[in-house]
Amino acid sequence: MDVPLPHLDRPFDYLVPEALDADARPGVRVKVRFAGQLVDGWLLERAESSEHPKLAYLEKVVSPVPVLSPEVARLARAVADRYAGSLADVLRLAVPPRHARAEKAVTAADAPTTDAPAGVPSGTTDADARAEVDPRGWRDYPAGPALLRALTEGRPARAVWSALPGEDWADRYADAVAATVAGGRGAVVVVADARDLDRLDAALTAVLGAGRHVRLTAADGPARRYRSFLTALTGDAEVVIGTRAAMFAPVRRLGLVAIWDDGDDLHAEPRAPYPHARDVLLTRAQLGDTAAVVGGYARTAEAQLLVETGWAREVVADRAVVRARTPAMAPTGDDPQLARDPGAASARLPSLAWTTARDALRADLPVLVQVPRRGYVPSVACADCRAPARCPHCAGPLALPSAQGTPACRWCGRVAAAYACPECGGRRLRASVTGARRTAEELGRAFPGVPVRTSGREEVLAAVPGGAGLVIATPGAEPVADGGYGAVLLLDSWALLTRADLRAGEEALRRWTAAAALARPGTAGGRVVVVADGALAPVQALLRWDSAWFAARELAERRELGFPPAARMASVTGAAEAVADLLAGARLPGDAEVLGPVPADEGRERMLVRVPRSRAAAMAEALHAAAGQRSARKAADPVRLQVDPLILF
DNA sequence: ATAATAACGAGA
DNA sequence: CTCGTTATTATC
Repeated sequence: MDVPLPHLDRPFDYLVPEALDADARPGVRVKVRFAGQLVDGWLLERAESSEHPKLAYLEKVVSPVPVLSPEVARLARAVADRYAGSLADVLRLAVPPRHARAEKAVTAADAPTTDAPAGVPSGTTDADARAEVDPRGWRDYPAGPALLRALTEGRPARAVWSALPGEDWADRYADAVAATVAGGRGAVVVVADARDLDRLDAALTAVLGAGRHVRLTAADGPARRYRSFLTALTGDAEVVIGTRAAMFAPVRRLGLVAIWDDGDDLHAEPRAPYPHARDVLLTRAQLGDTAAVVGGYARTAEAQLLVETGWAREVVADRAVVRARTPAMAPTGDDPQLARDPGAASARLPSLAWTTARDALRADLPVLVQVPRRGYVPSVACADCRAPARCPHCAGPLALPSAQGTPACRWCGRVAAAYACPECGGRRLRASVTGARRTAEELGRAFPGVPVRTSGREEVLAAVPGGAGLVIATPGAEPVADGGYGAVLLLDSWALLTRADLRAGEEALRRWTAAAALARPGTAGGRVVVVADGALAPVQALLRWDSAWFAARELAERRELGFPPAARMASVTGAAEAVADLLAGARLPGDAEVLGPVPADEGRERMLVRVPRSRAAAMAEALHAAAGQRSARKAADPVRLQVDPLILF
């Protein structure tokens, strides 16, 4: 039933009239009479009999194309359960809206070939015919060639891949996909944005040729998107690549799911039930005996958990190879006086950054300057050591309600009157400043006569030429430079690190490694300067190019504090009474912790529920059921349920 | 939204 | 105890 109401989140039985018998196959869209009105629905399965005494007839089969494959149906149910959501909500994400004209075009063109053994490229089903794929760059990683072999042989290998600096990740993913296809199976690869997608598309076309893969992204219009979807569904394309819209793509004989840069927040779906592409793909791998690759220059705590639980193997290069590929990196002091006043800071660069840039430009090499986007959430940090201030009770972030007020926790609401910094014992707190973007003109003035390009929100450059030039980019918009950058400057790190965000350190490292990966190796003159205290863990991890070490540390810390992914959390947001009402009706597991309430935006409030990972399913079930009770009695105020929300405050 | 059903209270 | 009215709940 295509209604999002949680209390109707279950199958209903209908009789199939004779006339619809042929078309009424599992996976088709249908219309049924429900509570007096016509509603859309999905035909999940056909059965001989029903427990239900009096059944109504199916009203209509919207289209005979079974757009919901059994594999995706099972996946969608699992995702709904994990995220305390309704199947209908997940199906809305999984199956794009029907476009009649696109459907006609694809099914007409497809009709002569559908009866052939579906989706199996001729000549690749024979085990003997499986051509071994050249591991190419995967040879740089001791476990790489074995991973490709496993993919070709159809074994469900699971890998957490830490890409080397300078690595052409798109080529490596193309190799992994080629290995999977060589074994007669399909693949789904999800990337964060259009630029990464273009890059992967080009790499795949080079390896597989055109026509074997299809792009699936919400940025395409409805017609194009539905057409791509059907191309995958019919098996005409064995591989689907795309942004998170592709995570549910109906690929036949799915052999590999892969995600690049799983720490990018674009992988989190903003529509209910807010699933994360990494989790959806991993669930898919788990359900389908499918291989999985989670890759990035940096490693997330979630990926680290996969390694530590033994679910995945890490694919990393030897230290000697890492050292040989890494640019020369150096931290440089961040004058606190500058940091306090972004306006003053923008007037000059720390001297090491300036000389490094100058040297690269003199050597006729491009220089990348990474500056944070403006508008970070103001948070509170220790005035002495700048460690983010956390609630002594629940470890949530502290905030200052007013300039003079006492700090209070944004999660549990407790007032932290006698706060003492656990790092240095300091008792003074200060509000951190929002990141200020240094303009290209200011930097241009520092290096007269050098061409300056910017890449950011308005215009994102994919690539820049190799000669001397300044490139100012915000994180995620760094262009690739021909031959690699001679220097990469990472500025305003302080704004990144003191953000009131659980993932501030991880996110800073992710952004830095993404930029640093574009520099030439140290042996070829590549240098990276990070304007940050070299003693800080994320800075250390960058300098050593060891995000596995940082992720392990991060995960250990989250275990201690009881944060995801070590624990599972759900946020319940809405009008105060509604939130209280829902939680009162929820039969939560005994060891569930309820934190809050704290004010959320628009006069609503937020409560957090926390359980150990072993109770995650029970918590989701309890919250979904409680939401069902509310919707059944037509409670007016909506409540938003979010499991493991990316932003916890 | 609407019909079935349970709950309730007044009058016999 | 029964009927008629009203809240509740399920909706094939």
